[in-house]
Parts: sequence; C-alpha cells; structure tokens
Amino acid sequence: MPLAVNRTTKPPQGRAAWRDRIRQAGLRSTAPRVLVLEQLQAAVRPMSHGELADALEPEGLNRVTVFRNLNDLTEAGLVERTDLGDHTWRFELKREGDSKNHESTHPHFSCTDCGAVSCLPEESVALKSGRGVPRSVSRRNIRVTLQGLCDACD
Amino acid sequence: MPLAVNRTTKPPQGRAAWRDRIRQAGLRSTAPRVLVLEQLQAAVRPMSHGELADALEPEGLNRVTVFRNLNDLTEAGLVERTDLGDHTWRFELKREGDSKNHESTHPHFSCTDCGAVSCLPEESVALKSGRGVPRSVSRRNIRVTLQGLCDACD
DNA sequence: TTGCATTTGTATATCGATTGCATTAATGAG
DNA sequence: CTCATTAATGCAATCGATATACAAATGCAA
Repeated sequence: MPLAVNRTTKPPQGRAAWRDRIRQAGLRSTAPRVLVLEQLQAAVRPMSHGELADALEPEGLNRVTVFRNLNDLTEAGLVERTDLGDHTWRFELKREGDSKNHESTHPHFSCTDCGAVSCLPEESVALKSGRGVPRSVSRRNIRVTLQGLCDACD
Repeated sequence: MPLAVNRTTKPPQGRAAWRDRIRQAGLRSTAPRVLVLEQLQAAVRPMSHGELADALEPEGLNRVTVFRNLNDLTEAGLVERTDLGDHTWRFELKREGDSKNHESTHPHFSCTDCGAVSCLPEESVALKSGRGVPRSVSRRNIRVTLQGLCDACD
C-alpha cells in the first residue's frame, strides 16, 4: 500500500521518484533530502529554514543538515531560494510548468505587520522596461516581491 | 557663507532646516540626526545601516547611534525603511511628491549577484488585483522589489 | 564487499540587528 | 541664563539567522 497522500495541489511524488530526481541532479540520495523535498512539496507558500527545521526535527533531522540540504538542493536546481524582505531565506519546490518561456515565477507577497507570506497569481504584476530598468526585467528573468498589509492586518 | 552644497538632485536643505524638521517630527535635534539626514539626502539609492555607519563613523558617530537614529527617524516619518531581499535594512529619505495620492513609492531593484540596489521609475511596475491579492495591493499601498541580475552582472 | 568521496552531526563562528545601562546633552520652566 | 527633566548617546553585551570546521557516518561505484 502506498504512503498516505497528503493534500497537495500537485500530483504526488513517491519516495523512489524523489531519490531518482536527487541523483539526476548530481547529489546523493539521502533520507534527509527526501524528507526535505516531501516537506516542500506539501507547502503552499515559501517556507523558511526555521519552519522546515521545526517540522523536520521531530523526524530526527538536524537543523544544520536541513539548512545545508536546502542550499544544496537550491544549487542543484530542485529548489528555489528567495528573500521576501523579512530577513530570512524562504524555499519553494521548483515545479515545472510554473512559467513556460522564461524563468520567472509567480510574485510573492509578504505582510509587513504579521510576517505572513503568500504566492500571488502571475498576472497580478506587469513589468515595463524603460530608462534605468535592467535588461533582466524586460526578459522577465526576475523575482517580484510585494510588501504591504495582508487582508487580516489591513 | 553657507555650507558647500553637495550634488543632490533635490533642493538642498541646510542644517537649520533639518533641525526644524526633526523637531517638527517630535524628536530632539541632535548632531548625529542631522548628519544622518544629510547623508541620506545625498544618496541616490536606499542605503544600508552598514553603509551609513561606515560613512559616518569618521565623522565621530557611533554605529549604534546611527542605527537607532535611522529607526527613530523612520518611526517619525522622515525616513523609509525597506528590505530589498539582501537580508539588510535599507533607508531612504522620504521626499514629498514621490507619489501624490497613495503611500506607494517607486519600485526597487536588487541584483542577486553583486548586491547592487537601485531605484526604478514608478511606471515600470503595474499591479492588478484579483483572487488571492490583498486589498493593500489594489490600493497600491505597497512596496515593490524586483530581484534579478543588474546589467553589469547580466 | 570494499574504498572513498560525500553527507551528516556537533560545536562554534559570523553578521546584522537590538537591548541594558550608565553618562551626556537638548529643551522647556523659571 | 540656569537648572531640572527627560531624551539621546556610547559602550558592552545579546540575539537570531546563517554559515563553517572537523570528525564520524553513509551512499554508491567498482
């Protein structure tokens, strides 16, 4: 019997599949790495290292190992790392089909009051090039973060 | 004879005027505060506490004093504080006329490679409300940060 | 199964951000 | 102008997120 499927929006990916993906990325497949990826898969918003470490320490994972794996997986291209303006790194699983032609993904929102973060629909922000605007912006090879009050704090 | 005017884009503001502004904001006018504001006035992009402290320590200012004054001046409404995604606070002088109707100011750009930051024209980003987009966004009561490669690193 | 490079765990260092506390200085009352 | 009050300063110390050193453990290719 397969593992219980947690309520994710994406097609569930089994342990064996993750192990393959990790090795394809040039890394050794280890239990901590699989657990980190599963945790990220279940998330609906970018997770901080602290949040992930808190969730995974009960599973027997060391905080530093989680931290290093997040960076290794980021470097290997399986995970995306951003700073949404709250002085902490946040990590998201790179899901294919996020955006077809360019590297850009959906914008993020970060509440300046309570710190809550969320993902925004890709169409909610339109960029226009012009004087003083780097080429990477026109190419949409860019990450967009909005900071303000969330509806709960507004 | 007035002080030498430094090459700023905005009408120069003398020491006495700063002292008035500081007091109007409900704070005591002190030498460190005036120096911090003058330094911010000369800047063309958001400055980190470290940059400002480095610039002002030779003038005899303590790093912590600079730090606390930046926060005090922010709270008093003379300065704006943002995190552009490089894990450091950055400070800008609040210049009136930045935006007439709403609180929103120009977007900022931060290079993920070299860390350079810059200001972008206000029109370079257009926001659209929709499902999952907080009200503060529709109101444009928001700060926008773009992260990517600057032209030099591209 | 074995050898070796990679990963992990523990401890510790770093860096920006912040606070505690005694001293100093700005401002308002007289 | 002088003084008392209260805010601001300087210094030391702390904090939390991030990062590294090094020895022990483990994945994986031969």
